[in-house]
Amino acid sequence: MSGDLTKQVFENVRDFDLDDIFDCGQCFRWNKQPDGSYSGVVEGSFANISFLPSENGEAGGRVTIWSNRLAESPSLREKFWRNYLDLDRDYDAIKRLLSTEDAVMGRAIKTCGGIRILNQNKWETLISFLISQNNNIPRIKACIERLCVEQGRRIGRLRGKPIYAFPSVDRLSVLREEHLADCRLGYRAKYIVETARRIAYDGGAFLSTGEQMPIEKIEEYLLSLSGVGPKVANCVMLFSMKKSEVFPLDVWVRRVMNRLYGMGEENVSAMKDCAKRNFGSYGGIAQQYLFHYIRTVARDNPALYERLRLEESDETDGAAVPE
DNA sequence: GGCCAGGGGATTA
DNA sequence: TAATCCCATGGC
Repeated sequence: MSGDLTKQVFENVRDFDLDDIFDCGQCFRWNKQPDGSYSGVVEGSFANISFLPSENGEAGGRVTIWSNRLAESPSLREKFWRNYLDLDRDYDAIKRLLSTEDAVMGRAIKTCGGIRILNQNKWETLISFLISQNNNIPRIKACIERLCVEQGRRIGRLRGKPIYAFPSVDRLSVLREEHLADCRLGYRAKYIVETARRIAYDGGAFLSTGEQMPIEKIEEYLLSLSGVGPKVANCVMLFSMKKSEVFPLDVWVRRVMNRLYGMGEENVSAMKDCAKRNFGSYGGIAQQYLFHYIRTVARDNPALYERLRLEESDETDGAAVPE
C-alpha cells in the first residue's frame, strides 16, 4: 500500500468471527488473505482487518484494523470502525434470546455465532443488492469489482495493483446503460442507471438522514426505485440503515423456513409473520444466522441437506431434524 | 395473480 | 452438450 496507514485496535471483542462476518453475504468487497485476515474497501479507504483470539482461552479477542483512512481524527476513526463493525451491540444477549426454545436457531448460531451486521454505506449497499438479484455471491462480487474498476475513483495501490472506490452517485447518474456493458451486469445495468438518476434527483434526504424516517416511509421510497423489490429493500434497510427488525426473504431463507420450520414454500406472508413472532426486533440478525447455516449445511454436509430436501412436505418444529 | 424474460456463468446431469 | 440454478423484479 502506498502512503501512510493508520492502526485501530479493539480489545476483548466477543461474538466476532471474520469468516462469519465477511462471508455471510452481507458485503461484497472484502476478500480473505492468505494469513486469514480480510482486505476491503470501505467509504473510499482501503482496509485490512485481522482478529486474534485471546490466549488464555477466554472468549473475545483483539481486532486490528490497518487502513489509509487519514482524513479524520483518531476518535472519529475509532467511532467509525466501532459503528461499521457493530461492536456496541450485545450479540451474546441476542443469541441467547433467539435460541431459547428454538432448536433450529440454536444449531444455526453454533455454526456462525460470530456474525455481526455491518453498518455499510447506503448508496453502495443499494447498488450492490440491485446487482445481487437472481445472482450468486461469487458473481455478485465479480460484477461489483468490475463496476468499481470501470467507474470508481482510484484510491491507491496494493502490491502494485490499483484499488478503486465504489463509484459515486454523480458518476453513475450520468451514464447510460451501454456504458456499463463491460461490467457484465446483464439486465441489472438498466436498474442501476435508472436508480442512480433517481437518487441524484431526489435521494438527498434518503442518503443523509434516511434512517431517521419511519420504516414504512423508507420502504416506500426504496420500492419506488427501479429494480428494487421487497427483498432488495429489506437488505438495504438491514445492512445500511440499522433496521435490525426486517427479515429479508430470499430463496435460501425460504428453504430454511420451509424445511426447518415446516412452512409452505411459497407462503411468504406466513414466513414474515413467523419471523416477527419469534425473532421480533432481531429478525434481520436471525435471518443472517439462518442464511449462513443453510448454506453451510448445503456446502459441507450435502447428505444432511438432501435429507432436509426430502422432508420438505413434512410438518416439523425442527427438533426432529438430525444433527 | 401467475408467468416468464432479463444475462451470464458455474455446476451438475 | 444440455439443463439447472442463482440472496428478484418488472411487465404483461
